[in-house]
Amino acid sequence: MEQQIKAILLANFESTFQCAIDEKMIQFQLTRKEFEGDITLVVFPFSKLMKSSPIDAANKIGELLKDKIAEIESFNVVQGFLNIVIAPSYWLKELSEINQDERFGFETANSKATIMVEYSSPNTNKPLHLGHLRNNFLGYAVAEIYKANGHKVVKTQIINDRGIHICKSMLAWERFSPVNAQGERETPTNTGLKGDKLVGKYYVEFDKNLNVEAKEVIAKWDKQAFDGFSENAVAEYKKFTAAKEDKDEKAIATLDDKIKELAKNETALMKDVKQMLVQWEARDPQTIELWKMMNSWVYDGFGVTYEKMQVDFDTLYYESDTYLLGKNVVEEGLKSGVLFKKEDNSVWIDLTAEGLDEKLLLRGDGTSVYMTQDLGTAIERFKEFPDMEGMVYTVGNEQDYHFKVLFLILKKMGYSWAESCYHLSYGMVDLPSGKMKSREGTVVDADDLIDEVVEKAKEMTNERGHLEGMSEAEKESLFKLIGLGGLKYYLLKVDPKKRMMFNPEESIELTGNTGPFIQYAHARIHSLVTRAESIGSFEGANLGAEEKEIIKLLSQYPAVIQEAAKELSPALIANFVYELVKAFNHFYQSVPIHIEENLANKNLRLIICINVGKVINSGMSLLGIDVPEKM
RNA sequence: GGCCCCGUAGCUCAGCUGGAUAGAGCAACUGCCUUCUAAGCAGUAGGUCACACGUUCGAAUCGUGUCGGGGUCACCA
Repeated sequence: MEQQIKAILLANFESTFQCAIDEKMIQFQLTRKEFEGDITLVVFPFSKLMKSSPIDAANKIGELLKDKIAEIESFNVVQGFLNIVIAPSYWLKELSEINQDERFGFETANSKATIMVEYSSPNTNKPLHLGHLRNNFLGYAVAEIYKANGHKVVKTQIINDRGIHICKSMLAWERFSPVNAQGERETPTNTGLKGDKLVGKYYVEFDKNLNVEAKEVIAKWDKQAFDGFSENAVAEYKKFTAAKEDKDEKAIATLDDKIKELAKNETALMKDVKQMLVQWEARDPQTIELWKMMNSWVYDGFGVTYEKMQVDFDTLYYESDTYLLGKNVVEEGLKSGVLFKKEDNSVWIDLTAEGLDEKLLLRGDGTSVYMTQDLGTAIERFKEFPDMEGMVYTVGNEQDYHFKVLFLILKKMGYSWAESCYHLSYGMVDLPSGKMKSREGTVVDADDLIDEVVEKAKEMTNERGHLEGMSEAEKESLFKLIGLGGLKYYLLKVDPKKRMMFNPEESIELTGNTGPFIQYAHARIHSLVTRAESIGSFEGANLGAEEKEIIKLLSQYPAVIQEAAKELSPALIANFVYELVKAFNHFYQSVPIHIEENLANKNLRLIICINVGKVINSGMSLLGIDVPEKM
């Protein structure tokens, strides 16, 4: 309808009012509830042009539109706002179109280019936590939203499975794991621990021991015992110690931290880990075997968590395969002159013209950095999927700068697709107690949280649910659906870009703006609709204010899906579904449905129910949330 | 310090391509289940949209500055 009005205005304005208008001047909004009308045209921009008062201009434009568009029943003018009343027949037609469209709001599947969505991308020595939940739910939802917009989607993650930090847990396990009666060190099998948790435990163990050793090193240094330490470290230590003179407490603490870092690097443990990394890079069979074994434990553990989270991936990348990629890209860049070399042979790109700084792409010794690998991986992926049009990286906003630089480099190197690479940058999840910090043990574990939320859903559902006739298995899956749905909704309803507060109590609430609130509405609708024996035509039905309100909302759904893809924001879907449910609950409470005597009216209401249910189901599925038929 | 993000009700968040009297939920208080699922609905109360200036017929929304919070500025990933 808005498109139609716009077209009419553009086509007729000049001939009618003798002045030209710009498309941007045509602004619509939904008519506010207190006025009569459906859509409102803002006439201030025109009144100036037409050299008449806003009210006068609005009346003239209103006449023009009413004359040209049959569905416009009437209009009224309040200040500079032209409120347009659209005929009931238009809304009823709108509803029957929605009703006939099984995939209402969705573009034809696979009608658009492939988009790759990367999310999760965990580090293999830390179990997944609350931050990963936001990441995974966001990434999964954005992938679904792209699909709804007609794109083919490849969901992927890159697993950070190599580097010194991985060797830490390997070494710690070899060195510190107790040995049982059978002569075995701890394994997921003999301890019953989830693999990722076991490996995570040894990563922590490494850190503990490293700290102990580092303290010993510092104690030696403080006694001026410098034998066996690298000259560099000793010199730095002396420099930092000297710098502590006359400094305030804070500055001293900073210096002490630096000394600690130095000392860590001088411990035997650190040297052994570095040695292990060298062995890994040399493909030493024993090291590789250990690495593979421990990684497989982690993947098993992660697999369980992903299953619980109900997220999945179409393809996986491992850093151990990709970390050497990008070096040849650097070569090309050097040839084309985009990159340059410094005296020490290191390779850089100069981004100062873009307001950024110089960025290193290859170390002097020829080894690559993170950026090198990311460049290589991106290019590789576009080769692998030739019909791919863009990529979305779901990564926390602390890496905003990194991605800005990455996309810029790709662009400078002439990859046109760099324009359609996006960083789905999301804010940190805070706890009421403040930031999550692994060192302070305030990290919320993903498995524990999901279990907790499902347990709570079970309690609440047993208390107030409608579970008659459900088997135990059906009940269990309902508890999961409600618990997980609540958690996902809680994390997705907030604008991804923003840092958010995670309140454990609120996350399992079921009243107000929550997942279960929406799920409940769906269950109600289902029971209502299944009760109807047959639903016929609503020809001749009376369109009341409640009915119209809902049809209007429903008709916005396609635009919301498009907007959500454009903004990379599942929150838009969540908020839309919430608005729809609120409007529906009002409708449900104020209008009789089965008791309605007029058959056409009853049918109209039932068909509205069916389509609200359909859109709830559809919208929630875009968020990765299931809705129940009973609860 | 440079750059980036954020600041809306007691709390958690919408609204931000400028538009009418700034909206929800939670928490508090009042009502509504012998008609369809009360995990619901209706209502009361709660605001200097951090602050200042500017642009505009019109600013929570755009610009500049100030204050406050966070992030980032590694030959780490």
